[in-house]
Amino acid sequence: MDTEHNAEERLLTAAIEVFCNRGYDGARTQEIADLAGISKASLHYYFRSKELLFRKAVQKVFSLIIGNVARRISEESSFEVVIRQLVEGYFEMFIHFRTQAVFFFTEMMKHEELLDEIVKGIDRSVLLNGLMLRFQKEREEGKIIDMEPVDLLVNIIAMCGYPILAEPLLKRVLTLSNDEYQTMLNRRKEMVVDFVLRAILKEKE
Amino acid sequence: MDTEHNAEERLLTAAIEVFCNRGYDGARTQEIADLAGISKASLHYYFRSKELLFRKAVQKVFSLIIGNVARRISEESSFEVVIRQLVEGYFEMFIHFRTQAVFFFTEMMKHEELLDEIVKGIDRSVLLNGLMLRFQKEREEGKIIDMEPVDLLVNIIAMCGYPILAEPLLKRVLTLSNDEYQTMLNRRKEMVVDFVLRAILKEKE
DNA sequence: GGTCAGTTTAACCAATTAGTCAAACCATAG
DNA sequence: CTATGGTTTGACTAATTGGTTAAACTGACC
Repeated sequence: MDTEHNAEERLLTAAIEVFCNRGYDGARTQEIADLAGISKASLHYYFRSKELLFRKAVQKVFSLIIGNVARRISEESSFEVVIRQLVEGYFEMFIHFRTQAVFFFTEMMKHEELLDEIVKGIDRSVLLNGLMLRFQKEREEGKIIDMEPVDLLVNIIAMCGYPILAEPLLKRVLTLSNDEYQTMLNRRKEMVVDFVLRAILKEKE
Repeated sequence: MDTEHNAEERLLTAAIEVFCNRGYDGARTQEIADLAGISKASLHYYFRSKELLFRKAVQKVFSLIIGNVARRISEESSFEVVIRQLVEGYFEMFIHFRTQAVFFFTEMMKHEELLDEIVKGIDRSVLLNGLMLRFQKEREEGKIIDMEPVDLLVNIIAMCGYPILAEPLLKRVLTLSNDEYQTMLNRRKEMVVDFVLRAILKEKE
Protein backbone atom coordinates (compact mmCIF):
# COMPACT_ATOMS: atom_id res chain seq x y z
CA MET A 1 0.00 0.00 0.00
CA ASP A 2 1.47 3.34 -0.92
CA THR A 3 1.39 5.83 1.87
CA GLU A 4 2.28 8.92 -0.17
CA HIS A 5 -0.96 10.20 -1.60
CA ASN A 6 -3.91 11.66 0.20
CA ALA A 7 -6.55 9.68 2.02
CA GLU A 8 -9.09 9.62 -0.78
CA GLU A 9 -6.66 8.27 -3.35
CA ARG A 10 -5.29 5.68 -0.98
CA LEU A 11 -8.77 4.47 -0.15
CA LEU A 12 -9.61 4.15 -3.82
CA THR A 13 -6.45 2.20 -4.56
CA ALA A 14 -7.11 -0.09 -1.62
CA ALA A 15 -10.72 -0.51 -2.69
CA ILE A 16 -9.68 -1.61 -6.19
CA GLU A 17 -7.39 -4.25 -4.76
CA VAL A 18 -9.91 -5.61 -2.30
CA PHE A 19 -12.88 -5.52 -4.68
CA CYS A 20 -10.89 -7.26 -7.42
CA ASN A 21 -9.73 -10.01 -5.11
CA ARG A 22 -12.91 -10.58 -3.16
CA GLY A 23 -15.72 -9.25 -5.32
CA TYR A 24 -18.34 -6.79 -4.16
CA ASP A 25 -20.05 -9.06 -1.66
CA GLY A 26 -16.83 -10.55 -0.36
CA ALA A 27 -15.16 -7.19 0.19
CA ARG A 28 -15.21 -5.69 3.69
CA THR A 29 -15.06 -1.95 4.12
CA GLN A 30 -12.94 -2.57 7.19
CA GLU A 31 -10.33 -4.40 5.12
CA ILE A 32 -10.24 -1.59 2.59
CA ALA A 33 -9.80 0.97 5.35
CA ASP A 34 -7.07 -1.09 7.02
CA LEU A 35 -5.23 -1.54 3.73
CA ALA A 36 -5.35 2.21 3.19
CA GLY A 37 -4.26 2.81 6.77
CA ILE A 38 -7.30 4.93 7.43
CA SER A 39 -10.33 4.54 9.67
CA LYS A 40 -13.50 3.05 8.32
CA ALA A 41 -15.35 6.20 9.33
CA SER A 42 -13.18 8.20 6.96
CA LEU A 43 -14.02 5.82 4.18
CA HIS A 44 -17.65 6.76 4.63
CA TYR A 45 -16.73 10.40 4.95
CA TYR A 46 -15.18 10.36 1.48
CA PHE A 47 -17.38 7.89 -0.35
CA ARG A 48 -20.64 7.82 1.66
CA SER A 49 -21.25 4.10 1.11
CA LYS A 50 -19.71 0.84 -0.05
CA GLU A 51 -21.82 1.01 -3.20
CA LEU A 52 -20.54 4.47 -4.13
CA LEU A 53 -16.96 3.47 -3.45
CA PHE A 54 -17.48 0.42 -5.62
CA ARG A 55 -18.63 2.57 -8.51
CA LYS A 56 -15.64 4.84 -8.28
CA ALA A 57 -13.35 1.82 -8.10
CA VAL A 58 -14.89 0.19 -11.15
CA GLN A 59 -14.63 3.39 -13.13
CA LYS A 60 -11.00 3.83 -12.29
CA VAL A 61 -10.10 0.24 -13.14
CA PHE A 62 -11.87 0.49 -16.45
CA SER A 63 -10.16 3.71 -17.47
CA LEU A 64 -6.79 2.17 -16.58
CA ILE A 65 -7.43 -0.89 -18.71
CA ILE A 66 -8.86 0.96 -21.68
CA GLY A 67 -6.08 3.51 -21.72
CA ASN A 68 -3.59 0.69 -21.86
CA VAL A 69 -5.11 -0.84 -24.98
CA ALA A 70 -5.81 2.27 -26.96
CA ARG A 71 -2.25 3.47 -26.64
CA ARG A 72 -0.94 0.50 -28.60
CA ILE A 73 -3.16 0.25 -31.64
CA SER A 74 -2.89 3.75 -33.04
CA GLU A 75 -0.03 2.90 -35.39
CA GLU A 76 -0.12 3.29 -39.13
CA SER A 77 2.17 0.40 -39.90
CA SER A 78 1.70 -2.50 -42.28
CA PHE A 79 -1.26 -4.76 -41.72
CA GLU A 80 0.84 -7.58 -40.36
CA VAL A 81 2.41 -5.25 -37.88
CA VAL A 82 -0.97 -3.92 -36.80
CA ILE A 83 -2.12 -7.45 -36.06
CA ARG A 84 1.05 -8.12 -34.13
CA GLN A 85 0.69 -4.94 -32.09
CA LEU A 86 -2.91 -5.76 -31.40
CA VAL A 87 -2.13 -9.26 -30.20
CA GLU A 88 0.76 -8.10 -28.06
CA GLY A 89 -1.32 -5.26 -26.67
CA TYR A 90 -4.23 -7.44 -25.65
CA PHE A 91 -1.96 -10.14 -24.35
CA GLU A 92 -0.12 -7.83 -22.05
CA MET A 93 -3.30 -6.13 -21.01
CA PHE A 94 -4.85 -9.41 -19.92
CA ILE A 95 -1.71 -10.50 -18.11
CA HIS A 96 -1.34 -7.18 -16.36
CA PHE A 97 -5.01 -6.78 -15.48
CA ARG A 98 -5.99 -10.38 -15.03
CA THR A 99 -7.79 -10.15 -11.72
CA GLN A 100 -9.43 -6.92 -12.79
CA ALA A 101 -10.63 -8.51 -16.02
CA VAL A 102 -12.11 -11.50 -14.24
CA PHE A 103 -13.64 -9.08 -11.79
CA PHE A 104 -15.32 -7.29 -14.68
CA PHE A 105 -16.84 -10.45 -16.08
CA THR A 106 -18.50 -11.36 -12.84
CA GLU A 107 -19.35 -8.14 -11.12
CA MET A 108 -20.53 -6.48 -14.29
CA MET A 109 -22.81 -9.41 -14.95
CA LYS A 110 -24.55 -8.53 -11.70
CA HIS A 111 -24.40 -4.75 -12.10
CA GLU A 112 -25.05 -4.30 -15.81
CA GLU A 113 -26.40 -0.80 -15.33
CA LEU A 114 -22.95 0.22 -14.13
CA LEU A 115 -21.44 -0.93 -17.40
CA ASP A 116 -23.68 1.42 -19.37
CA GLU A 117 -22.56 4.32 -17.28
CA ILE A 118 -18.89 3.45 -17.57
CA VAL A 119 -18.64 2.56 -21.24
CA LYS A 120 -20.50 5.76 -22.09
CA GLY A 121 -17.58 7.73 -20.77
CA ILE A 122 -14.82 6.16 -22.84
CA ASP A 123 -13.46 7.08 -26.21
CA ARG A 124 -14.04 4.29 -28.69
CA SER A 125 -12.85 6.15 -31.75
CA VAL A 126 -9.46 4.45 -31.84
CA LEU A 127 -10.96 1.02 -31.63
CA LEU A 128 -14.01 1.44 -33.81
CA ASN A 129 -13.01 4.11 -36.31
CA GLY A 130 -9.30 3.52 -36.45
CA LEU A 131 -8.96 -0.21 -36.27
CA MET A 132 -12.21 -1.37 -37.82
CA LEU A 133 -11.83 0.94 -40.78
CA ARG A 134 -8.33 -0.36 -41.32
CA PHE A 135 -9.66 -3.92 -41.38
CA GLN A 136 -12.40 -2.83 -43.73
CA LYS A 137 -9.95 -1.14 -46.04
CA GLU A 138 -7.76 -4.23 -46.29
CA ARG A 139 -10.83 -6.25 -47.08
CA GLU A 140 -11.96 -3.93 -49.83
CA GLU A 141 -8.50 -3.95 -51.33
CA GLY A 142 -8.80 -7.71 -51.55
CA LYS A 143 -5.78 -8.31 -49.35
CA ILE A 144 -7.69 -10.24 -46.75
CA ILE A 145 -10.49 -12.72 -46.84
CA ASP A 146 -14.07 -11.49 -46.84
CA MET A 147 -15.07 -11.36 -43.20
CA GLU A 148 -16.68 -8.91 -40.84
CA PRO A 149 -14.05 -6.72 -39.18
CA VAL A 150 -15.80 -7.08 -35.86
CA ASP A 151 -15.51 -10.87 -36.05
CA LEU A 152 -11.80 -10.62 -36.63
CA LEU A 153 -11.37 -8.31 -33.66
CA VAL A 154 -13.39 -10.56 -31.39
CA ASN A 155 -11.36 -13.58 -32.48
CA ILE A 156 -8.13 -11.84 -31.64
CA ILE A 157 -9.30 -10.63 -28.24
CA ALA A 158 -10.68 -14.07 -27.46
CA MET A 159 -7.50 -15.95 -28.30
CA CYS A 160 -5.46 -13.49 -26.26
CA GLY A 161 -7.74 -13.22 -23.27
CA TYR A 162 -9.31 -16.58 -22.73
CA PRO A 163 -6.19 -18.61 -21.88
CA ILE A 164 -5.27 -16.05 -19.26
CA LEU A 165 -8.74 -15.68 -17.78
CA ALA A 166 -9.38 -19.41 -17.69
CA GLU A 167 -5.90 -20.39 -16.55
CA PRO A 168 -6.90 -22.10 -13.29
CA LEU A 169 -9.39 -24.26 -15.13
CA LEU A 170 -7.46 -24.92 -18.35
CA LYS A 171 -4.29 -25.75 -16.49
CA ARG A 172 -6.04 -28.59 -14.73
CA VAL A 173 -8.18 -29.85 -17.58
CA LEU A 174 -5.18 -30.00 -19.90
CA THR A 175 -3.02 -31.42 -17.07
CA LEU A 176 -0.26 -28.89 -17.49
CA SER A 177 2.12 -27.85 -14.72
CA ASN A 178 2.58 -24.17 -13.93
CA ASP A 179 5.77 -24.15 -15.97
CA GLU A 180 4.18 -25.92 -18.91
CA TYR A 181 1.26 -23.50 -18.85
CA GLN A 182 3.63 -20.57 -18.76
CA THR A 183 5.50 -22.01 -21.73
CA MET A 184 2.23 -22.28 -23.60
CA LEU A 185 1.32 -18.68 -22.83
CA ASN A 186 4.75 -17.49 -23.94
CA ARG A 187 4.56 -19.12 -27.34
CA ARG A 188 0.97 -18.01 -27.86
CA LYS A 189 1.84 -14.41 -28.70
CA GLU A 190 3.68 -15.46 -31.83
CA MET A 191 1.36 -18.37 -32.50
CA VAL A 192 -1.80 -16.26 -32.48
CA VAL A 193 -0.31 -13.75 -34.89
CA ASP A 194 0.59 -16.55 -37.33
CA PHE A 195 -2.76 -18.22 -36.82
CA VAL A 196 -4.68 -15.05 -37.56
CA LEU A 197 -2.60 -14.10 -40.58
CA ARG A 198 -2.94 -17.56 -42.10
CA ALA A 199 -6.68 -17.39 -41.56
CA ILE A 200 -7.25 -14.01 -43.16
CA LEU A 201 -4.50 -13.26 -45.72
CA LYS A 202 -5.61 -14.09 -49.22
CA GLU A 203 -2.35 -14.68 -51.06
CA LYS A 204 -0.92 -18.12 -50.48
CA GLU A 205 2.85 -17.87 -50.34
CA MET B 1 -38.47 -24.70 -8.93
CA ASP B 2 -39.40 -28.31 -9.38
CA THR B 3 -41.30 -29.75 -6.48
CA GLU B 4 -41.09 -33.39 -7.53
CA HIS B 5 -37.85 -34.69 -6.16
CA ASN B 6 -36.81 -35.13 -2.57
CA ALA B 7 -35.62 -32.36 -0.30
CA GLU B 8 -31.92 -32.93 -0.79
CA GLU B 9 -32.09 -32.78 -4.56
CA ARG B 10 -34.30 -29.73 -4.54
CA LEU B 11 -31.93 -27.94 -2.22
CA LEU B 12 -28.99 -28.75 -4.47
CA THR B 13 -30.81 -27.52 -7.56
CA ALA B 14 -31.80 -24.33 -5.78
CA ALA B 15 -28.25 -23.89 -4.49
CA ILE B 16 -26.82 -24.13 -7.99
CA GLU B 17 -29.16 -21.46 -9.24
CA VAL B 18 -28.51 -19.07 -6.38
CA PHE B 19 -24.75 -19.59 -6.23
CA CYS B 20 -24.42 -19.11 -9.99
CA ASN B 21 -26.41 -15.90 -9.93
CA ARG B 22 -25.04 -14.35 -6.77
CA GLY B 23 -21.67 -16.00 -6.16
CA TYR B 24 -20.63 -17.61 -2.91
CA ASP B 25 -20.55 -14.46 -0.82
CA GLY B 26 -23.68 -13.01 -2.34
CA ALA B 27 -25.73 -16.16 -1.88
CA ARG B 28 -28.02 -16.40 1.16
CA THR B 29 -28.84 -19.77 2.62
CA GLN B 30 -32.31 -18.43 3.32
CA GLU B 31 -32.86 -17.68 -0.36
CA ILE B 32 -31.73 -21.17 -1.32
CA ALA B 33 -34.06 -22.71 1.24
CA ASP B 34 -36.97 -20.54 0.10
CA LEU B 35 -36.35 -21.42 -3.54
CA ALA B 36 -36.38 -25.10 -2.62
CA GLY B 37 -39.49 -24.58 -0.51
CA ILE B 38 -37.75 -26.01 2.53
CA SER B 39 -36.71 -24.55 5.86
CA LYS B 40 -33.21 -23.25 6.33
CA ALA B 41 -32.73 -25.68 9.21
CA SER B 42 -33.25 -28.58 6.82
CA LEU B 43 -30.61 -27.16 4.55
CA HIS B 44 -28.17 -27.50 7.42
CA TYR B 45 -29.53 -30.90 8.27
CA TYR B 46 -28.61 -32.17 4.80
CA PHE B 47 -25.46 -30.23 4.03
CA ARG B 48 -24.12 -29.13 7.43
CA SER B 49 -22.89 -25.76 6.21
CA LYS B 50 -23.01 -23.26 3.37
CA GLU B 51 -19.46 -24.20 2.45
CA LEU B 52 -20.29 -27.91 2.12
CA LEU B 53 -23.40 -27.16 0.10
CA PHE B 54 -21.30 -24.96 -2.15
CA ARG B 55 -18.88 -27.82 -2.80
CA LYS B 56 -21.65 -30.19 -3.75
CA ALA B 57 -23.18 -27.57 -6.01
CA VAL B 58 -19.92 -26.87 -7.78
CA GLN B 59 -19.28 -30.55 -8.34
CA LYS B 60 -22.70 -31.11 -9.82
CA VAL B 61 -22.45 -28.13 -12.15
CA PHE B 62 -19.07 -29.25 -13.35
CA SER B 63 -20.15 -32.78 -14.09
CA LEU B 64 -23.14 -31.44 -16.03
CA ILE B 65 -20.96 -29.19 -18.16
CA ILE B 66 -18.24 -31.73 -18.79
CA GLY B 67 -20.67 -34.47 -19.73
CA ASN B 68 -22.18 -32.15 -22.28
CA VAL B 69 -18.90 -31.55 -24.07
CA ALA B 70 -17.47 -35.04 -24.07
CA ARG B 71 -20.57 -36.50 -25.66
CA ARG B 72 -20.05 -34.53 -28.84
CA ILE B 73 -16.43 -35.00 -29.73
CA SER B 74 -16.18 -38.76 -29.77
CA GLU B 75 -16.83 -39.02 -33.50
CA GLU B 76 -14.47 -40.60 -35.99
CA SER B 77 -15.49 -38.42 -38.90
CA SER B 78 -13.33 -36.40 -41.27
CA PHE B 79 -11.12 -33.76 -39.78
CA GLU B 80 -13.25 -30.90 -41.02
CA VAL B 81 -16.29 -32.48 -39.44
CA VAL B 82 -14.47 -32.97 -36.15
CA ILE B 83 -13.62 -29.28 -36.07
CA ARG B 84 -17.22 -28.40 -36.86
CA GLN B 85 -18.55 -30.68 -34.13
CA LEU B 86 -16.07 -29.28 -31.69
CA VAL B 87 -17.02 -25.69 -32.43
CA GLU B 88 -20.72 -26.42 -32.30
CA GLY B 89 -20.28 -28.39 -29.09
CA TYR B 90 -18.39 -25.67 -27.28
CA PHE B 91 -20.66 -23.00 -28.61
CA GLU B 92 -23.78 -24.64 -27.35
CA MET B 93 -22.14 -25.51 -24.08
CA PHE B 94 -21.20 -21.91 -23.42
CA ILE B 95 -24.64 -20.67 -24.38
CA HIS B 96 -26.40 -23.25 -22.27
CA PHE B 97 -24.13 -22.91 -19.25
CA ARG B 98 -23.21 -19.28 -19.50
CA THR B 99 -23.88 -18.21 -15.95
CA GLN B 100 -22.31 -21.40 -14.66
CA ALA B 101 -19.22 -20.84 -16.75
CA VAL B 102 -18.80 -17.27 -15.55
CA PHE B 103 -19.38 -18.55 -12.05
CA PHE B 104 -16.51 -20.98 -12.52
CA PHE B 105 -14.10 -18.29 -13.62
CA THR B 106 -14.72 -16.18 -10.57
CA GLU B 107 -15.44 -18.54 -7.75
CA MET B 108 -12.78 -21.02 -8.77
CA MET B 109 -10.26 -18.23 -8.82
CA LYS B 110 -10.99 -17.78 -5.14
CA HIS B 111 -11.30 -21.47 -4.26
CA GLU B 112 -8.57 -23.04 -6.38
CA GLU B 113 -8.24 -26.02 -4.06
CA LEU B 114 -11.79 -26.97 -5.00
CA LEU B 115 -10.82 -27.14 -8.65
CA ASP B 116 -8.15 -29.73 -7.93
CA GLU B 117 -10.65 -31.90 -6.16
CA ILE B 118 -13.22 -31.60 -8.93
CA VAL B 119 -11.06 -31.99 -12.00
CA LYS B 120 -9.46 -35.05 -10.43
CA GLY B 121 -12.79 -36.82 -10.64
CA ILE B 122 -13.47 -36.33 -14.35
CA ASP B 123 -12.53 -38.44 -17.31
CA ARG B 124 -10.25 -36.56 -19.64
CA SER B 125 -9.49 -39.43 -21.97
CA VAL B 126 -11.89 -38.28 -24.66
CA LEU B 127 -10.46 -34.81 -24.70
CA LEU B 128 -6.79 -35.53 -24.26
CA ASN B 129 -6.29 -38.95 -25.79
CA GLY B 130 -9.03 -38.90 -28.38
CA LEU B 131 -9.00 -35.39 -29.67
CA MET B 132 -5.40 -34.41 -29.15
CA LEU B 133 -4.11 -37.58 -30.77
CA ARG B 134 -6.34 -36.93 -33.73
CA PHE B 135 -4.88 -33.44 -34.10
CA GLN B 136 -1.40 -34.90 -33.73
CA LYS B 137 -2.09 -37.52 -36.37
CA GLU B 138 -3.30 -34.97 -38.89
CA ARG B 139 -0.20 -32.96 -38.22
CA GLU B 140 2.13 -35.89 -38.74
CA GLU B 141 0.38 -36.77 -41.97
CA GLY B 142 1.16 -33.27 -43.16
CA LYS B 143 -2.47 -32.34 -43.62
CA ILE B 144 -2.38 -29.46 -41.21
CA ILE B 145 0.15 -26.84 -40.38
CA ASP B 146 2.80 -27.56 -37.77
CA MET B 147 1.32 -26.39 -34.49
CA GLU B 148 0.84 -27.77 -31.01
CA PRO B 149 -2.50 -29.59 -30.73
CA VAL B 150 -3.14 -27.96 -27.39
CA ASP B 151 -2.80 -24.51 -28.93
CA LEU B 152 -5.37 -25.36 -31.54
CA LEU B 153 -7.80 -26.62 -28.93
CA VAL B 154 -7.36 -23.53 -26.78
CA ASN B 155 -7.91 -21.28 -29.79
CA ILE B 156 -11.16 -23.04 -30.60
CA ILE B 157 -12.47 -22.94 -27.06
CA ALA B 158 -11.47 -19.29 -26.76
CA MET B 159 -13.23 -18.18 -29.94
CA CYS B 160 -16.36 -20.06 -28.91
CA GLY B 161 -16.47 -19.08 -25.27
CA TYR B 162 -15.16 -15.56 -25.03
CA PRO B 163 -17.89 -13.76 -26.98
CA ILE B 164 -20.50 -15.41 -24.82
CA LEU B 165 -18.76 -14.87 -21.51
CA ALA B 166 -17.89 -11.28 -22.28
CA GLU B 167 -21.18 -10.39 -23.92
CA PRO B 168 -22.22 -7.62 -21.51
CA LEU B 169 -18.90 -5.89 -21.99
CA LEU B 170 -18.35 -6.54 -25.70
CA LYS B 171 -21.86 -5.53 -26.59
CA ARG B 172 -21.27 -2.09 -25.20
CA VAL B 173 -17.70 -1.57 -26.31
CA LEU B 174 -18.60 -2.52 -29.87
CA THR B 175 -21.85 -0.52 -29.65
CA LEU B 176 -24.03 -3.36 -30.82
CA SER B 177 -27.71 -3.73 -29.95
CA ASN B 178 -28.97 -6.98 -28.47
CA ASP B 179 -30.21 -8.04 -31.89
CA GLU B 180 -26.97 -7.15 -33.59
CA TYR B 181 -25.01 -9.03 -30.98
CA GLN B 182 -27.24 -12.05 -31.43
CA THR B 183 -26.70 -11.88 -35.16
CA MET B 184 -22.98 -11.84 -34.60
CA LEU B 185 -23.15 -14.87 -32.31
CA ASN B 186 -25.27 -16.74 -34.82
CA ARG B 187 -22.85 -16.29 -37.69
CA ARG B 188 -19.86 -17.07 -35.48
CA LYS B 189 -20.43 -20.81 -35.47
CA GLU B 190 -19.82 -21.07 -39.20
CA MET B 191 -17.27 -18.29 -39.19
CA VAL B 192 -15.06 -19.88 -36.54
CA VAL B 193 -15.03 -23.20 -38.39
CA ASP B 194 -13.91 -21.46 -41.58
CA PHE B 195 -11.42 -19.34 -39.71
CA VAL B 196 -9.83 -22.33 -38.04
CA LEU B 197 -9.70 -24.45 -41.17
CA ARG B 198 -8.10 -21.64 -43.18
CA ALA B 199 -5.55 -21.18 -40.44
CA ILE B 200 -4.49 -24.82 -40.15
CA LEU B 201 -5.14 -26.65 -43.42
CA LYS B 202 -2.03 -26.93 -45.51
CA GLU B 203 -3.32 -27.33 -49.07
CA LYS B 204 -4.33 -24.11 -50.74
CA GLU B 205 -7.42 -24.68 -52.84
C1' DG C 1 -51.13 -48.75 20.03
C1' DG C 2 -46.17 -47.93 20.82
C1' DT C 3 -41.52 -47.11 19.60
C1' DC C 4 -37.85 -45.63 17.08
C1' DA C 5 -35.12 -43.55 13.37
C1' DG C 6 -35.17 -40.20 10.14
C1' DT C 7 -36.97 -35.67 8.83
C1' DT C 8 -38.69 -30.89 9.46
C1' DT C 9 -39.19 -26.52 11.48
C1' DA C 10 -39.92 -22.29 14.55
C1' DA C 11 -37.42 -19.86 17.54
C1' DC C 12 -33.18 -18.49 18.91
C1' DC C 13 -28.14 -17.14 19.16
C1' DA C 14 -23.62 -15.23 18.25
C1' DA C 15 -20.94 -13.03 15.06
C1' DT C 16 -20.32 -9.99 11.50
C1' DT C 17 -20.77 -5.73 9.14
C1' DA C 18 -22.33 -1.30 6.80
C1' DG C 19 -23.19 2.84 8.37
C1' DT C 20 -23.64 6.82 12.17
C1' DC C 21 -22.22 10.37 15.33
C1' DA C 22 -20.32 13.27 18.50
C1' DA C 23 -16.06 14.48 19.96
C1' DA C 24 -11.29 15.41 18.85
C1' DC C 25 -7.84 17.02 15.75
C1' DC C 26 -5.73 19.79 12.79
C1' DA C 27 -4.44 23.85 9.69
C1' DT C 28 -5.01 28.42 8.29
C1' DA C 29 -6.84 33.04 8.42
C1' DG C 30 -8.12 36.92 11.24
C1' DC D 1 -4.54 33.35 20.61
C1' DT D 2 -8.96 32.04 18.64
C1' DA D 3 -12.33 30.91 15.55
C1' DT D 4 -13.57 28.23 11.66
C1' DG D 5 -13.60 24.84 8.18
C1' DG D 6 -12.40 20.50 6.75
C1' DT D 7 -10.70 16.00 8.40
C1' DT D 8 -10.26 11.85 11.40
C1' DT D 9 -11.62 8.49 14.56
C1' DG D 10 -13.37 5.43 18.58
C1' DA D 11 -17.40 3.89 20.07
C1' DC D 12 -21.85 2.62 18.95
C1' DT D 13 -26.07 0.71 16.47
C1' DA D 14 -29.29 -1.73 13.72
C1' DA D 15 -29.70 -5.22 10.66
C1' DT D 16 -28.30 -9.30 8.56
C1' DT D 17 -26.99 -13.97 8.44
C1' DG D 18 -24.93 -18.71 9.15
C1' DG D 19 -25.70 -21.98 12.26
C1' DT D 20 -28.02 -24.49 16.54
C1' DT D 21 -31.50 -26.74 19.22
C1' DA D 22 -35.31 -28.72 21.16
C1' DA D 23 -39.56 -29.99 20.04
C1' DA D 24 -42.80 -31.76 16.70
C1' DC D 25 -43.95 -34.67 12.84
C1' DT D 26 -43.86 -38.94 9.84
C1' DG D 27 -43.95 -43.56 8.61
C1' DA D 28 -42.36 -48.21 9.08
C1' DC D 29 -42.14 -52.16 11.88
C1' DC D 30 -43.26 -54.82 16.02
